[in-house]
Amino acid sequence: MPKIVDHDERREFLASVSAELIAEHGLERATIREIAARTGFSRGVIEHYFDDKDHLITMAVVWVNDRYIRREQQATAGKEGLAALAARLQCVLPLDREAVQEWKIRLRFWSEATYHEDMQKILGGRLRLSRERYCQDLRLALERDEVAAGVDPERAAHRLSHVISGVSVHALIAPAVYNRRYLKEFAAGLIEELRSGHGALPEPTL
Amino acid sequence: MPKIVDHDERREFLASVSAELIAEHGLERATIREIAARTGFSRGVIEHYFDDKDHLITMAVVWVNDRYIRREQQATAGKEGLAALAARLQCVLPLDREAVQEWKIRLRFWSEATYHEDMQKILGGRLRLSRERYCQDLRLALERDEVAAGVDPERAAHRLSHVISGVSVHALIAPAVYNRRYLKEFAAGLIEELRSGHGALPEPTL
Amino acid sequence: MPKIVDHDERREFLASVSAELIAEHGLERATIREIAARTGFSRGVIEHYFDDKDHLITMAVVWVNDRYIRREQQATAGKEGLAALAARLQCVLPLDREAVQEWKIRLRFWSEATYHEDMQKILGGRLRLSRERYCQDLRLALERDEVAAGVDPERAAHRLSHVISGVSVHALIAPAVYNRRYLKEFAAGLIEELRSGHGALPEPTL
Amino acid sequence: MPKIVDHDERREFLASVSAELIAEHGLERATIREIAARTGFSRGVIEHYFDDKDHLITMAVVWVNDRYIRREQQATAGKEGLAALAARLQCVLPLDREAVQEWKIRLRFWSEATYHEDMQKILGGRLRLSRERYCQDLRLALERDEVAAGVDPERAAHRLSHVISGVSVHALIAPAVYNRRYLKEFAAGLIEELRSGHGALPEPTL
DNA sequence: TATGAATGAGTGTTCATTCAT
DNA sequence: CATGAATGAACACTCATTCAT
Repeated sequence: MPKIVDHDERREFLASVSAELIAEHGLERATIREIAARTGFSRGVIEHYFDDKDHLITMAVVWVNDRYIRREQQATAGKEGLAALAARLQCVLPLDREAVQEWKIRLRFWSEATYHEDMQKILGGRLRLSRERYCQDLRLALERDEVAAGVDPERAAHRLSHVISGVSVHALIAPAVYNRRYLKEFAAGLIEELRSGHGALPEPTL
Repeated sequence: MPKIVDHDERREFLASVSAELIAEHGLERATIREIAARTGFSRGVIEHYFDDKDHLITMAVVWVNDRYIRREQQATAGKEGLAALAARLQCVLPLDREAVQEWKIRLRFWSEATYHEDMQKILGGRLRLSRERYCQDLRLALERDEVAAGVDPERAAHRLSHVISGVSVHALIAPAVYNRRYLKEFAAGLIEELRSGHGALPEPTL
Repeated sequence: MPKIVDHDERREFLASVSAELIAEHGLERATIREIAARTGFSRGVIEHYFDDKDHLITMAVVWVNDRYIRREQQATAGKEGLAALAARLQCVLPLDREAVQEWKIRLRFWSEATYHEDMQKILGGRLRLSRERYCQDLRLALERDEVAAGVDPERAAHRLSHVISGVSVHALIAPAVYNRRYLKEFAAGLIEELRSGHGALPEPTL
Repeated sequence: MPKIVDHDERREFLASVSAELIAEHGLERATIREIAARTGFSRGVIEHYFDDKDHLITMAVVWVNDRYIRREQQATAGKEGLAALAARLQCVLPLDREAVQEWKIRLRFWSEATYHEDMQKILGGRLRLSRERYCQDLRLALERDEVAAGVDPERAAHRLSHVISGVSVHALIAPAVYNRRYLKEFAAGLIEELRSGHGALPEPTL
C-alpha cells in the first residue's frame, strides 16, 4: 500500500502556501517552482493534487475566502443585529495579519476579474453574499431598534460594502495613514452612525 | 541629417498604448512585444525611450494619472466648493470609458503597491493629494454654507475617498449591479448628504 | 492468501489496450498514464508486468501481429494455393476495423524501424515470413495449375508483398480514394492477374 | 540597421536541419533544443522564423517535398512518356541518401496522417499529384506506342503508385533484401512490364 | 502483490534584454 | 537613430520511473 496521504489536507496546505506567496510577493511570483520550494515538495507533486496551475490558484482563492468566512462565522456566533455587524467589521477590516493577507489577495483577483469573466462571476457573487450578510444584520438591528428607524437596510448595506472595501484597500496602500487605530475608530464610527441615524441617507434629488 | 522626432510625444504615445493594453488585458499581457506590435514600432525602439520594462510600466501609470488630473482640472475649472466636489465625483467615478480604464489600471497597481514599496509611495501620495482636493472643496463649501455646519472636512474627505474607491472598484467587478445609473444616483446621494449634514459623522465613542 | 491473477492474460490485456491507443491517437499518446486510466489499473501495476515502457510497446506490437496471424490462419484454414492467397488478401487489406488498426500500428512501427535496428530486425523478419506465406501459396497454385505457368513464385511474392503494403498504406492516408470497394476490386484484380498470367513479369533487360 | 539575414534562406536551413534530424532519429527527437544545437543557434532563434514547433515541422515536411519535386523536375526535364516515367522512378525510389531520407520522413508523416486530418489532406493531395504525373507520362507513352495498347493509364498509375510506395517502404525496413540492386532491377522490370503490356491488367471478374 | 506518492528530466513557449549593424 | 537578430532565463506542463508502504 502506498503512503497514506490526506489529499484534502495536502491540497489545502498547498493552497494556503500559494495564498501566502500571492499575498507576499504577488500572483506573478506564485510560480509552481516557488510553491514547491516553499513547501519542500518537488515540482511534480503539485500535479498530483491539482489539474494545472489555474486549478491551484483558484483553490488558493477559495481557501482564502473559506478561511475568511470561517473567521466571520466564529466572530458572529451567537450575535445578531448591530453586534453581529460590528463583529463582521472587526473581522473583515485589515486589522490583523490574516485579514491583511486576505485583502492583498482579494485586491489582486479583483484586478483579475476586470478582464476575466469567470473570475468576475465568482468575485461578484461573493461581494453580493457579504453585502447580504450586512443587510440581514441591519434588518435584525432595525427590528430591535438598534439602529435609527430611518435607515434603509439595503442602501446602507451597499454603502457599508463600498466603504469597507475602500478603507481596506486604502489601508493596504497607505498603511501609515490608515493604520490599525484609524481602522478601529473608523469601524466604531460606522456603527455609531447607524445607531444615531446619521447613516439614514436622504433620497438623492436628481 | 537626423530624423526629427518629438521624444516626449513618442514617449507619451508609447505610455498610452501600454496603459491601454494593461486596462484591456492586464499587466501581464502588456509585453514589449505586444506594445511594439500595437504601435508599429520595432521592439528596439522602446528601449531608446525607456530604460527597461519597469520604466515603461511606470510611465504608463504616470500617464494615466496625468490624464485623469487633466480631466479633473478641466471639469472643475471655475468651480469651487460643493460644485467643484460634484464635478470631481463625475470625473473620477467609472462613468465613461476613460474613467473605467483608469480604475482598471489603478486597481492593478494598487495590488502591485501591496508588495512594492516604491509603488506604495507613489500611489499613497496620489491618494493623499486627491483626498486633499476633496478636503479643500469641503472647506470652501463650509465657508459658503453649502454644507451643513457640523461637517468635519478632514473626516468627510477621508470618508469620501474611501467610499469613492469602494464603489468604483465594485463597479468593475459587479458592473451589472453597480451600473452607470447606480453610480450617478450614488454620487448625487453623497452630495445631498453633505448638504443636509447627514454626513456629519458623530465622534465614535470608543 | 495472494490474489490469483492470470499474468499472461493481464499482460495481453494491457498490450491490447496499448495497441488500441496507438492506433487511435498515435504512439506518443500511448503513455503509461493513459493506459492505466483506460484499463482501470494503477500506474504501478504496469511496471509489474513490463520492465519499462519500451517493453510494453514492444508487447503491443507483438500482440497486434499475433492477432493478425491468428486471423490469417483462421481465414486460410483448409485452403491452399490461390484460394489461400485470396483469403490472405482479404485478411491483410484494411477492409475492416481490425485490419485498419493493424495497418496504423504497422505504419507507425515501420517508421520506428527506420532508425531502430532492433525493430528493423523484428519487422523485417515478419515481412519475410508473410512473403514466404504468399510464396508457398503460389508454389502450390502452380502445382495445381491455378496460376499461369510463366509465373515466378518468388518474384510474384515479392511483388504482391509490395503492392499490398502500398495500397494498404495509401488506403490509410487517402481513404476516400482507396476505399473498401477499391480495395476489394484491387484484390480481385491481383488474383485474376495471377490466374491469367499477366502477372508473369518479364525479366528486366538491364 | 540590424544584421541582414535572408529569412527564407534561414527558414529553409532550419527546416532542412529539422528534416535531417527527423530522418535520422525520428520525429520525437526533433526537438527545438536539438535543432538549435545542431544549427549552432540558440533555442530562442527558432521563434524568429517559425510561429511554433508545428510550423517548423510543417516547413520541414514542405521542404523535403519541395526538394523531391525539384529533383524529379530536373530528372524529367526534356523527357516525356516512358522515359519520363523511368526518370521519375529513379528519382523517387530510395536509391540514394536523399531519396532514403525523403522516404523516412514520408513514412513518419503518413503515420501521423492516420489520426491528423489536416496532415491527411496534405499528404493525400500529394499522393494524388504524384499519381497524376505517372498517369500523364503513361498517356503520352500510349500516344507514342511506347507502352502496349491494352494499358489503362489510370489503373496503371494507381498500381504504380502503390507498388512504388510498397517497395520503397520495404526497402527502409529490410534494406538488406531490398537493396539498391533489387530496386534498380525492380524499376527496370516495371518499365519493361508496361512496354510489353503485361501490366495491362485484366478487369477483375468480381 | 499492488498502490500511488514523489521525483526530476525534458518539452514547447514566452519574454526582457543585449548588441552588431 | 533605429532595427531586429540573438540570447538565455523562466515558465507550466508531461512523462517514465522509483520506491516506501
